Amino acid sequence: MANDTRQRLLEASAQLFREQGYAGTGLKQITTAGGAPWGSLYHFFPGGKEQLGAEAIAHSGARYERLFELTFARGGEDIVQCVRDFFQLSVDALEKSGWADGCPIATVAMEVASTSEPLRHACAEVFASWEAAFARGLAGAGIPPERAAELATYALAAFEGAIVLSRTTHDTRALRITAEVVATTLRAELPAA
Amino acid sequence: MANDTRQRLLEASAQLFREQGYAGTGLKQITTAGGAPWGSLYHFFPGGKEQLGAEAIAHSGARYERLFELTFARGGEDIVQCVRDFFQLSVDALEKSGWADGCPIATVAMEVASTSEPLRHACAEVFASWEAAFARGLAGAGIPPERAAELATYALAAFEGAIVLSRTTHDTRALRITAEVVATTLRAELPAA
DNA sequence: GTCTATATAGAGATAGAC
DNA sequence: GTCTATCTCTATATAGAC
Repeated sequence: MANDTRQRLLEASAQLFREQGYAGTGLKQITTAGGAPWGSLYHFFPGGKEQLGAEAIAHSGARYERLFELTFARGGEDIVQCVRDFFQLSVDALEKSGWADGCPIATVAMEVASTSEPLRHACAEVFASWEAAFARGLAGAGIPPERAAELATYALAAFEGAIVLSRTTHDTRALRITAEVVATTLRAELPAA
Repeated sequence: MANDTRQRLLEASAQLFREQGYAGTGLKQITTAGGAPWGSLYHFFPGGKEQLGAEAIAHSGARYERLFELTFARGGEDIVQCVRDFFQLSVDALEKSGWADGCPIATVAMEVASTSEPLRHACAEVFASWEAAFARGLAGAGIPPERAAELATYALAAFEGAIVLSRTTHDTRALRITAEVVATTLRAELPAA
C-alpha cells in the first residue's frame, strides 16, 4: 500500500539519521533501507531531503514523547524512580544496539542548527514537547509548575549530554552516573512527604 | 610558511566542523576558508579527510582543555562560581556568534560514533581530557578524587546537553537554568567550610 | 500514480606540471 | 615540494516511460 511505503521511508530515515546524521545519510541509502524504489521518495516527499528530514524528526519526536509519557504515567508515586528508569532505557538501548541507538534528534539538531532553519525548528519543537512531558510528570509529583519546567529542562539537558558522552566513549558510565546525580537532585526538590 | 597553511587548515576545519558537522563540510570549503590551495590539503594531510578530522578534533580539544584549566585555576576558592563562569562563557559565545559557536566536539562526536572508529576515538579522548581537568578542579576544592571524577562526568554531560538545547532553540535559557542547578548540586557536595 | 533512467553538481582523491 | 587540472564516484533532483 502507498501509505506503507511512506511509513517505511520515514522509519528508515529516522534510524539512519540517528546513527549517521543528516548530511551523512544519502537518499539512496534511505530508499534501499526502506525497501522503496528511488522514484517513490520524491513522490511522497516532493520537498526532497529537507521535507523528509523534517517529517522524520517529527515522527521520531512523537514516538519518544509517548515513551516519556508512558514512563511518567505512574510517576505520581515515585517520580525519581521514573527518571532512573528513563536513563536505564537508554543504557539498554545503547548496549543492545552496539552504541548506535542514542537520541533520535540530537545528532541532526547539532548538524542543522546553523544550516537549515526548517530542520532546526522541527528539532526545537521536539525538544519542547519532551520538556513539557517531563514537566507534567514533575508537576504531578507536587513540584510547582514553574519550577517543574526548569527542572525538566535541566534533566533533559543532562540526559542528552550523558548520551553524547556514553555513545562516544562506548561506556554507559556517563549515563549511569548522571542518572544518579539527577535523581538525587530531583528528590531534593520534591515536597516533603 | 608551510606550517602556517597547515595551521590555517586545522583552524578552518575546526570551525566548520563545529558549525556544520563532519559530513556536512566539504574539503573544498575548508581550503577556501583556510585560504589554502586545493593541493596543499593532501600535502599536509595525506590521510585525507579522516586524518584532517582527527587532528582538528584534537586541536579544538586541547584549546578547550586550556580554557577549562584557566577557568578552574582560581577554583580552590570558589569552584561553584567557576562552574557558573564556564556556562556563562558558552552563553556569551552562542549569543555573539549567532548560535554557531557551541561545543567544537559534540556535533562530530555524534555523527561519527557509529561511522568512523578513528574519529570516535579522537572525540572520546577529548572528552576524557575535559573530564580530567574538571575533576582536578573539584578535587582541588576538597571533594574526594573518586567522587570528583563522577561529578565531573555529570557536570560535563549537563553542560554538553544544555548546549544542544540552547543552540537548537536559539535561547540561552537551557544553559542558564542548567548552570544554576548544577552549581547547587556541586555546592552540596563540597566539604563543610 | 509508480518507478526507471538520467541530468547535473559536488564530493573526495590523484596525477603530473612547474 | 607546491599547486593546478582532472578523475571517478556519489549526491540530490528531475524527466518521462509505463
